[in-house]
Amino acid sequence: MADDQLSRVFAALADPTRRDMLARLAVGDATVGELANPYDVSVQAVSKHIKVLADAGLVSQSKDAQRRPCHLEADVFDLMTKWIERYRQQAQERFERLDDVLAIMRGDTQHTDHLHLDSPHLDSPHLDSPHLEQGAAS
Amino acid sequence: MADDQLSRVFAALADPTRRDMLARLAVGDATVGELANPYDVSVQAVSKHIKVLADAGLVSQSKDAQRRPCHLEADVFDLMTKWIERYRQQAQERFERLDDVLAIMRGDTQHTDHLHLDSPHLDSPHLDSPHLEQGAAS
DNA sequence: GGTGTATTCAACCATTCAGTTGAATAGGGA
DNA sequence: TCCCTATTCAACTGAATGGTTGAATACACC
Repeated sequence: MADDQLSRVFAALADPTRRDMLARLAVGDATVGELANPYDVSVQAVSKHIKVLADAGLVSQSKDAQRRPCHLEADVFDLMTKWIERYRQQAQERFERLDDVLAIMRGDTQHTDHLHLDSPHLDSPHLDSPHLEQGAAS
Repeated sequence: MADDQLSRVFAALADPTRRDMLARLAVGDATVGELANPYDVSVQAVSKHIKVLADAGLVSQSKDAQRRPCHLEADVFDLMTKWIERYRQQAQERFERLDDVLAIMRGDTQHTDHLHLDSPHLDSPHLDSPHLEQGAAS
């Protein structure tokens, strides 16, 4: 299901338990045991969850004797935000174009210079996928 | 796996095909068939993908004869952005608190008034989950 | 009314996922 | 060295997921 970074990130965040553990880590670093404490699942299950988060780049683990303190990696959130922002922007542009159309229908003819309703004009880097899907992983 | 809105949203976005379809929809509304065209999977599979996106609230469908035009619902992106922003903020605060600690170690004693390193002080609404996990769906 | 098109429903299959238990590894302290 | 703690690895199980094919539904057009 998840091959690229973005897929792994979203898949990791799709689980409420993992999101909850991130919330805990946002407060401060914690060991696997500390993260497991509040839940009634096995430590092994929590360890797996952490592996998923780590594979997604959302969390990093260091070594302190037997302990493996987990640290939240905030950079990945930027990746997501950028991805999301693209859609918000495009949707916004679409609304503006719609406004233009409505303006024309109203008989108003100003600010209609960027009107390309039926020509997809996204100049983002086209990848292997049929539609665009920006390859944001660096 | 996914019970609440946020879980459904992230789970929906974990699939590259679905993200790609969103990219297409950001350009403009499209029918199921139009969305299915670029891929070599069956139309039924695409229909399922759309159902997942619709259940997550990322897409809405209207009726035009036999056609079911899909429309991107941009509001949900706000929900995600808000969720992400919380973590970025908390991480930021954490860095600031760390700065304070370093300042103290350095012998510098100014602007150390908000120093609560070992007491989790998040006054966000605590839900059923052991750690916080904000219930953002409205 | 009959035909073609667009979409969904239903049943099935292979893979992935979240959880379990039990064993293995690694390090601190008596 | 022996034991206790912390974590991961391995194998298993049940549920969810993404895909398939075939049938059903809904609508426009002739």
